[in-house]
Amino acid sequence: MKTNAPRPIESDLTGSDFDLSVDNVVFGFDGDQLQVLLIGLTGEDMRPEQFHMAIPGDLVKANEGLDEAAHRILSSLTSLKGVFLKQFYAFGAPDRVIEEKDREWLMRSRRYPKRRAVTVGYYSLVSIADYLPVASSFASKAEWCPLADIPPLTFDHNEIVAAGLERLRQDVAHHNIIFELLPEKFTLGQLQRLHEIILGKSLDKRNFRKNVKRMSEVVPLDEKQAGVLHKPAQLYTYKKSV
Amino acid sequence: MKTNAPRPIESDLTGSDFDLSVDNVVFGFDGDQLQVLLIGLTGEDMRPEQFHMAIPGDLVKANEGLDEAAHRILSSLTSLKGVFLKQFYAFGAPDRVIEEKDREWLMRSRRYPKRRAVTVGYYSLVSIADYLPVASSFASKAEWCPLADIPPLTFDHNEIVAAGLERLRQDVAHHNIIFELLPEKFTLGQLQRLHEIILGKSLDKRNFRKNVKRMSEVVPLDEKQAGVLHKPAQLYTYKKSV
DNA sequence: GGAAATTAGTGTACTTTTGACACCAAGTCA
DNA sequence: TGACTTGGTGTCAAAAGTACACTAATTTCC
Repeated sequence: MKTNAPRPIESDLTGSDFDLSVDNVVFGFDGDQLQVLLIGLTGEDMRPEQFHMAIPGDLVKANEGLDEAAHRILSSLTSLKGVFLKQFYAFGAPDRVIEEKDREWLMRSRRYPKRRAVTVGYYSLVSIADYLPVASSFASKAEWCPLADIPPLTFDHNEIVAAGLERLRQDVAHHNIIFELLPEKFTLGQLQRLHEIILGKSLDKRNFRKNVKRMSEVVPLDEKQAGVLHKPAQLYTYKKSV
Repeated sequence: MKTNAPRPIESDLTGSDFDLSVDNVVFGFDGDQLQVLLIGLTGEDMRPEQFHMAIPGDLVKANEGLDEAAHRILSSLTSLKGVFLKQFYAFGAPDRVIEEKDREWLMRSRRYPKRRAVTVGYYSLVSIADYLPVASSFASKAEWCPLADIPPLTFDHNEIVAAGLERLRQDVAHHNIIFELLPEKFTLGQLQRLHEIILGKSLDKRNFRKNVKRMSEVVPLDEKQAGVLHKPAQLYTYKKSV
């Protein structure tokens, strides 16, 4: 129905109140496996077994942008600053925060605990050696957890992690980002293991190195690995081209 | 600072009230160029020259999911039903709805016109021949507009369209979706033109056809084009593989 | 000091994919 | 019947991908 005439105000009927949050899926690589940064949400009268684990996220403030909020929240809960963060999906199922187990924490920490919450997911990639998580604000702990050992998390955080991982894989397969996840100096073996871990399949060493040698951004250093119990590897670094 | 002890409720200080909306960037292909579906937002006392054009979007209801909202809103404003819609990005800059020119419409149509609005962008792909937009609800018109001729739109809708186009290009380059945008029966020439238009570069005809012939989903029909002023082309259709 | 263990590092042959390139065919219109 | 327009086809060379096996450098243990 087309109507050019004045009409009743429609949106009044459709709008609603929402909480808006940001949740960060932070992947870390320790040279061996992928980990995810989790925080503990402790309640006043909770015993340690009742810790709820979650990914670091919180409500967005009135006057900050989403990216800005993601950085602030990650930093305030885990002290990780200056990391690469990329928005990957908005999660807005109407029932995403209504599970019984999560209610106590919501009651304590939200002004409107029953309000529907929509969250925007960000993912990140860091080298574990470069960042030491330190819990603060409402996080009672902040620690790395191997991807395979992730416990049930609050809300739909398990789904968010899964979606973040899928997006990470896509981005890596299309030759993006991966260098965010390595220490400044790395060996080709580490780079290959990282690809294998993220992509979930093994790669041929010679072919892999052939490809890397075509990337002008990966440059060898005048330095070798030390303190390892085998032949030391050449170290490389990543120079972003302008 | 780590604190296991009871602590003040932090989120009370950070939360805020948001409007949550969905905006749809609907691309249509007419065999010749890409168009975008726009609606007109008319005010009671606006003259036609003062129409504000926008992409079809509105507030999400309290009890519906985001995908669901995107379909409802698109259908209620333009009558397009059953189209493919894909979420691509959340836009949440704090100042995205504060421009002077947009205020009148907000005052009239929102319960809290000054409230910050976060929107989730969806894009879609349809064949123009298959869908006739019909304006309803608060849309005073609903019509296709060639990509190159898009006027200044309300809010940050021009940015949203640009971001949607970029994402469309990525998805097409990775061999997704394109068949959503063609009529049921199409010629290889149309398919190639569509790729060229979306990707913004020209492709070699023989190489293109070589590639298409490798896709088992594209099957020739027992039918040829008719009514064209040149050699009629073989018609093909797309069969989704199970 | 030598042996064992461990990871680093290297090249070649085959297959597949991509990219460049030019002409005839079938229909409409004047 | 000739001019115009789009449809339709094959080959060759270059680049990228894939499969595959041995020697080299270091540590630790005996």
